[in-house]
Amino acid sequence: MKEGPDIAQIGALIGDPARANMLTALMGGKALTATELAAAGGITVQTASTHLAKLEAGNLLAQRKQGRHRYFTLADDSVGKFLESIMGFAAGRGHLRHKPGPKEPALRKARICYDHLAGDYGVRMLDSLIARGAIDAFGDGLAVTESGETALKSIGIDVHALRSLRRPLCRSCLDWSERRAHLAGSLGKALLSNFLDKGWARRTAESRSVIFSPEGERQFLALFPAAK
Amino acid sequence: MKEGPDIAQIGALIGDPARANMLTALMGGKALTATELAAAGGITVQTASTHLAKLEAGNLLAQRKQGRHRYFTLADDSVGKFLESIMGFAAGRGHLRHKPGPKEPALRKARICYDHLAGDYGVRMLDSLIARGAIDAFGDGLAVTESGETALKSIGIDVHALRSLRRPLCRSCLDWSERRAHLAGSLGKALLSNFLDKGWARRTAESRSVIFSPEGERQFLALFPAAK
DNA sequence: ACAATGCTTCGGTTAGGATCGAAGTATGAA
DNA sequence: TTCATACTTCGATCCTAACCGAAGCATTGT
Repeated sequence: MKEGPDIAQIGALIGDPARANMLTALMGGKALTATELAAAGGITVQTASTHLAKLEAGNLLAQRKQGRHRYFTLADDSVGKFLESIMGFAAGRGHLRHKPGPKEPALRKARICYDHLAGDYGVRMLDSLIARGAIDAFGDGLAVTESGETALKSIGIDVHALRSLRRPLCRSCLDWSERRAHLAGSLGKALLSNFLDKGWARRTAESRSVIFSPEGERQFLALFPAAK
Repeated sequence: MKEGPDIAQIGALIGDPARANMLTALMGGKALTATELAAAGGITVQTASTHLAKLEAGNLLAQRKQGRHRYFTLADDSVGKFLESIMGFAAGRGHLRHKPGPKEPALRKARICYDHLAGDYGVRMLDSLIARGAIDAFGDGLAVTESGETALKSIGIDVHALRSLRRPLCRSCLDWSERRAHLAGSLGKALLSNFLDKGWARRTAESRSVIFSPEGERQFLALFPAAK
């Protein structure tokens, strides 16, 4: 007893439905205002304000004042990764929502995991990159190979520039729907941005799901053929 | 909002201090009775009983009746791995216990993580096995090499027999104190048992920490030299 | 200066659930 | 059978924390 870190504190933070919904909303990667988060949690702004203060005190959230707005985001990508892993665990234990809504399939296919692509397509992308030798996987780490760097350059991603950032280039993130790893880190983020910029896909307003255009989907699947 | 698995449920399960303490106690790997768990949680047996029922309903615990005792364990090793990862996250966010007791250093050095070795020594062991080529690491997976199988045989571990179990042979588990991976899975379990059987180390009654004998420590360090 | 918007703080209510005493059930021992 | 132990269920209490209305700041716009 009374050993190690206090897991009850974060458990309690995540254990409240309103807070859990707000955190889930922030997994979409966009910075949201207190009012928007109140709506996401299904509560009034006053209540949301106290919740947000608690989450911030627990180092799960960061806020940025901008004019009279206050934008909240997850404190960093490790929070997103952590939440995703809880979702995976919860799904494996049968802790699902009462009714899997119509959006559920779309979420499983492709969604945003804080700032990178997750779901079936996210997993497929990483598998494909590894299969063609663009990414080397060893241990829990991932690394871009020389040939991978060239290949990524051709689709408009400057790996060299990404390397200079403080944030890790490649990181694996466990996918709750697929139960496999997908690509996080600054490269994961850059790839998603790339697809969005090209118009291959767009993020939806209310949900974390990512919608591919027919042409974008064709290009994506061609670029990342199924591994094996 | 209302997307994906329900993280609030498990958050709430772990968020209660009494339940968190009981779960932490079960990370020691031993099956404990309701009475013992009540003591670990600092509550009466009646209260513990209701908590245990909830944890079991949430698929976090499994119980086994034996005479008039009821032994509880974590539902499976993935629960242990999950709890360990929460501890790592909590530690990284500064959610520590009020006062790091005197047992803390011992815990960081070597402790039991459900059924395998964790802490500094656990991480060192895996690093060393990888460095000498006994274990291959790729992706998030680990695999024993042929030479590794032979080497393990020489210290009394039958990898072939372990393979036939349903449980994965090697698995990496993120260590909360070291923030690096250590070895879980049936091989991790077998290695720990091996050390205990040989008398190199012993588990303590009340804590998760593992105490090495002077001679056992010497042997262990020689067998797993620091990598790099 | 004044109004409007976004958010926080205060105060008081309410509900959920953690808690324990007491009683009830099951298993084993004498 | 009778008693003891291990645990669960019931009932009642109590306390925390979630919640919202109202008021208070802060920032922007007119």
